[in-house]
Amino acid sequence: LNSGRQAKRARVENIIKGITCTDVAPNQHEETGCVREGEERVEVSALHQRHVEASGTESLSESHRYLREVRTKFSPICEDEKFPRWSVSSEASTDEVLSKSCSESESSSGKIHQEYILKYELTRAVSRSVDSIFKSMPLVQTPTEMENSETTLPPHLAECMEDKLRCGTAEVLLPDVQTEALSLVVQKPELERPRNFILQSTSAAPLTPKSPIFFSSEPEQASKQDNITHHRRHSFKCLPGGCSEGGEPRLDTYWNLVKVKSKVTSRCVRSPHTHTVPVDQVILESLQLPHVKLEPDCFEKNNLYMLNVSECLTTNHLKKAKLMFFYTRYPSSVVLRMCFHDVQFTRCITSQLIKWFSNFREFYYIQMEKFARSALLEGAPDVRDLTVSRESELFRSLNMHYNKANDFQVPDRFLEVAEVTLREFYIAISMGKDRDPSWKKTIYKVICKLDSDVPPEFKSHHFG
DNA sequence: TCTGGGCCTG
DNA sequence: CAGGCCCAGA
Repeated sequence: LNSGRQAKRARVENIIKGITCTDVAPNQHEETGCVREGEERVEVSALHQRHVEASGTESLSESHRYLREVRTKFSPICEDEKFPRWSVSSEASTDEVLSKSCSESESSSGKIHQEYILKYELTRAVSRSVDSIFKSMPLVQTPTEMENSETTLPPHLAECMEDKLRCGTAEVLLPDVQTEALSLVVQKPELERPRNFILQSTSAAPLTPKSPIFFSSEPEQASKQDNITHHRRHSFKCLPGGCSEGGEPRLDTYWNLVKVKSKVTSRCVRSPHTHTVPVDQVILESLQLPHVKLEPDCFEKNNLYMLNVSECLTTNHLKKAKLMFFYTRYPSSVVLRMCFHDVQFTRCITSQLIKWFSNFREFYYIQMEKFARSALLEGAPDVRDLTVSRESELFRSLNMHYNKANDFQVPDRFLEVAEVTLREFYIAISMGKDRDPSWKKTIYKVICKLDSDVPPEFKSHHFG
């Protein structure tokens, strides 16, 4: 399990740092021996180059000396044996590093030290970022373990990331993220979800129920959402015209919002399905990511969570709406507000609910027309022979759609309305009214008058 | 112009 | 179930 965690952690680190660093083998940093020799040569060479620029000294041994010097000065706060250069205790502040490394340094080597400082900060920021992700996944790694975890960033990756940051190029893929278009129905977020700082992501992207970042308040529903996949893609876009490396195809080239794309984004600018990805602000600031937008109304959202008011509709809401359909096919906005009092009503939420009922009606009328036509084809002698009972196939079809779990006692009134609807369709079709493109509208007018009051249980705060 | 509803499509 | 489009009514 530990090796799995480490591998996963490493993967996430790689992902955050930009997996497109093509010159680095995925597991290279774990094979420290031979790799580090090569790295050292490269690094010494690079340092030498910089040292030459900084001091005008041509001596390669001078660069070696500087490298040793820098490492020595870093050693008190570098604990990891694998990557002593970059493994820095998270408790060590930047100031400490600066004071330990730079205070005694000569001006000629100051630039080199500064680069180490930069890398150190970069490393720590990435590590915190990874930590914040792993801390939110107790199934993967416990908080206690995370507290003891240290910053471990292979230097080649640090450089890779540094380069990316410098030129503003990075593409970040988070594991287990959704890649598909998503349903508007999301798993209800956990109350403790809000963290100190959040990144806005503009979509509905329910995480896997296993993830504690968001989880279903109704576990039995979580697995039923067919269109909720366990993969999601977070893309850090890049600025056009930004650098590209290795001829690798790049998107745009600037660090952008962490986006979890969903269809809804095109419809709702301020989507109620907006998901928030918890990331420490420290990371964002230290990485100095352009276009990283901090949620401005996170406190307001906190209050919503405290009040147990959801910003988005959940699978439970959908289930409830379907049961409501047994009573009302055309619910008014007042009824909707009463029945979904635990939802913060926005235009988007309202239209989504309306859309739900529109879809419910669509299915309902399609079934009615289908069964009416088949009854006609079977030569039903009299419209009065057309009945809808709990045993009838039509009812089973409807019940399967609106009450799949079959744990709700469908009111008799619904059977009556269904029967009326079926007969209306039967009559209209038998009279050839279906030649008129808008022949169904007459039926709709009849059916909308047959709505019943929704029982008070649906308006109760304890539904579900 | 906005909103709700229906139809079609994926 | 959701998005796009169209239409009617307020």
